Amino acid sequence: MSRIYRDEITIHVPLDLNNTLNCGQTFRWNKINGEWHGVVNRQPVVLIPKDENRTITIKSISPEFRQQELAEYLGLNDSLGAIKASGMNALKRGYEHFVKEYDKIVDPDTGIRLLRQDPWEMVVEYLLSTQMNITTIKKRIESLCSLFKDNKVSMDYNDYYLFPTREQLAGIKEEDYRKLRFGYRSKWLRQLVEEMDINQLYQLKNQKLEKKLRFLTAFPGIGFKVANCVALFGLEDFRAFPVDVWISRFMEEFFSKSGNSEKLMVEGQRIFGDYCGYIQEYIFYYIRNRV
DNA sequence: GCCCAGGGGTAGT
DNA sequence: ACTACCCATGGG
Repeated sequence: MSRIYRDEITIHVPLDLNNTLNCGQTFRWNKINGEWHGVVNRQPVVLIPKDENRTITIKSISPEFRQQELAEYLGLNDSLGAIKASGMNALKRGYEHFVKEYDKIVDPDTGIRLLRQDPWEMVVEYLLSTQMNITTIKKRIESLCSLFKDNKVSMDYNDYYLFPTREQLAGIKEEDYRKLRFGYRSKWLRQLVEEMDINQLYQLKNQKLEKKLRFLTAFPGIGFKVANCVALFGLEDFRAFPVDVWISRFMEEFFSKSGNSEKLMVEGQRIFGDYCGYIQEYIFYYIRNRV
């Protein structure tokens, strides 16, 4: 059993761990007795919020894992006020009818932030996410991670699995994925693992969104929606605008826009501007949680 | 049993 | 470019 290091971070900006870790951008965080268990940058981490998220105690097994790394992961340096204002400015050029709803939906006090997650993990997870509900996605991903016992790291009597690398997944057959109940996604994942150049994937961060999408959609199983999720959640591209069934309904209901996910992505960019991806996450949260 | 899910591929217009 | 249909599987 390794030694456990503790650190504490005081949060001076809006942040809600429940909303951030439970809004569909990440699948591997678990809340146990009010404490969030997860893996950040290949290190098991427990986050214990106090005083309504104003203070977070960080438990880790690495002496190096400290406030700054967590702040980076949680996007604490993102100015939610500036992001909201950016969207509002874009909105006022032709979509005045939505200003009131926008002001309510894109509320910094909701405390949702976009996480800085690993691109490879995002590619695999969102490829698997197609046509599954979030509850099922989490179970499938957990079963995949649990295949690799070497990736198990224990901390304080809990087990955490590091996400499998491409090399590790190279040993898995399509048939094995089917045994994990991945269904028709099994073939896609098998082919992705064989063909994707990880170095190229990581180099996408500095490229334009169009180039990211072109690279990603070249792989079977990665269409426009999945590619946008990877760009937004794994490549820090806030102009990405994933359109799933929920966002599609939203665009129809509030803007009378319909079409495939590529067309609606372009509409989303036009309506909400340079931070449309960030704003999309607030919309996603709102649409799924309204009564 | 039924409809739906953070969709994508494909064949036919 | 648009549509219709299929795909595996489990949640609610």
